[in-house]
Amino acid sequence: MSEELNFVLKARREKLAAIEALGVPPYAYSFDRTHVVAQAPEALADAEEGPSISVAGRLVSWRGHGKTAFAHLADESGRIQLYFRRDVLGEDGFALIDLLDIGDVVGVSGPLFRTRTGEVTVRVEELELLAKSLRPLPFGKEEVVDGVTVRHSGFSDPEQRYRQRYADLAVHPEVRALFRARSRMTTAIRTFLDDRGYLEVETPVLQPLYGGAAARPFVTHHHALDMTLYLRIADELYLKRLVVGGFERVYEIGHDFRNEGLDRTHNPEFTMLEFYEAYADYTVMMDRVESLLQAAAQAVRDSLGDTVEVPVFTTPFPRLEWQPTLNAALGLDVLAQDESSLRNLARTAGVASVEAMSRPKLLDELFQAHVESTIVEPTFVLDYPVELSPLAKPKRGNPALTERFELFARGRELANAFSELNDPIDQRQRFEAQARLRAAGDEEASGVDEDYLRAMEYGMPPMGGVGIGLDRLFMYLTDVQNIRDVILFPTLRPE
RNA sequence: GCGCUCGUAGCUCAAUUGGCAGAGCAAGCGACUCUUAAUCGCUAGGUUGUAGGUUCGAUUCCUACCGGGCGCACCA
Repeated sequence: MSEELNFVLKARREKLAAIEALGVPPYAYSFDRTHVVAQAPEALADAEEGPSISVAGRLVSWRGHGKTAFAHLADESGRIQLYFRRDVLGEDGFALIDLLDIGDVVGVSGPLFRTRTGEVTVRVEELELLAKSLRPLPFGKEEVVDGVTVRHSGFSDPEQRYRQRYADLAVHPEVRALFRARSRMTTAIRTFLDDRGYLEVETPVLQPLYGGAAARPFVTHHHALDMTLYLRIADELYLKRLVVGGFERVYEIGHDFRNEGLDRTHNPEFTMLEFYEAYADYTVMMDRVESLLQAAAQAVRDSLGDTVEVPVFTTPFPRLEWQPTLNAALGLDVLAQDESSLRNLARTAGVASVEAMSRPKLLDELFQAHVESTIVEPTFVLDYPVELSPLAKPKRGNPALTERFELFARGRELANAFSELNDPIDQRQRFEAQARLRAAGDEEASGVDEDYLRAMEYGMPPMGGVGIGLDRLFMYLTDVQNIRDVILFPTLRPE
């Protein structure tokens, strides 16, 4: 597959040389468009022959007929047919036609008309080459059968589609539509929060200590400071510092990084939304989550039309309490069990490698096995054990639990939230418990963040906080099974 | 990290038990002034992922490695 010898690439370079020999620059600086192609039918309206328009885009199909040729030109808005005639373009103009390829970016000008079959078409009077394509894009051929576009051959190798997302996007309008919908979802979430007085902020990606979640971090090094820095695994602790500083409602949308395995629901970097609201507790945040998800779903629905069935969120979501639900599933009092009993229960539930697990981990595994995996409709799970939630406030009336909820749907977590712990004495004890787990070998447990404790000691307002993984939310809304299909450039091994 | 599986032309795919590596599209040349998976004729296009091994002979069987997919583990 030596590219020097590849005859297809060679042919294109020879055409490039021929184009230059004609005195035509193969790579332009700009082109003035009067329309995008989707506006053409409106511009022509019912007329026999419409106004002259200028459009630009990529040639996506070609049908030569000797002294004429038909082609399709695609821009972001859609595609339109072009009609080239030698008697219109002249000998010189038509000479350039022979040197065009599918994939070339061109600008054309000419009047609109309707062909015998009724298709709105540009009769090209002027042609400008904007970028010569030297490498064939893997366009399939399309035909319309009973109004449905059927694509033949094309570009289907998933590896190459991920590696060369630019090519995947270039030949698959539906992939562009999916990522456009994702962007609309993000915009809708920003609007939702902005409308409620939230301030969008940016906090450090490079952190001297990592915290706010349990995960293995990526480790890097700053040369000038000669210090270890970690890529953040969560935004949480910095956002809550900002609430101490007086920003009462803040949010951040950005990438978190977790140095774990890759699979269809995990990419090493992923998009996290976190938002914090002073003077709210977790019951308020449940309302926020319900409304925010409805807004996100509506944005996706509006963007994709009826090509995808976006779930309708019926609120309020059902609530399940962690402890009674798990107790009922097991027929005993979970939190009263000692560690070896929990280990046995986990083993019985089919949980692997239970021997090395800490008590919090065992509790979480049991809940996952018996409850989480069975949840289909969006459901809030409330009031997790304190061991599982080192940053959440104790539950009023039951300090063994915390005021925390997670939202599950189709067996997956969509949101995680709590009434945030704002007692610096309690927080220090929780950090120290984490540090002990860490010393005992739990790589994911956090350490003591003294700066965060200092901030809390100045007085942290009570607040509710929520984290939502936007990749997974979008997967849920569009029923996509692989996270790589919702990330433009997913992490892959090098070629 | 483990298991299964896949890797053949630019793209999508064939190749019987281990027996001459093929097709469609794309490409090149030629014909064609309303085609639309345009059509017709001709031509070219390959280190079968990489490196070894078994064999008279390997796309096919074996080993290792590289990359992907699926599953498991991991991911509070």
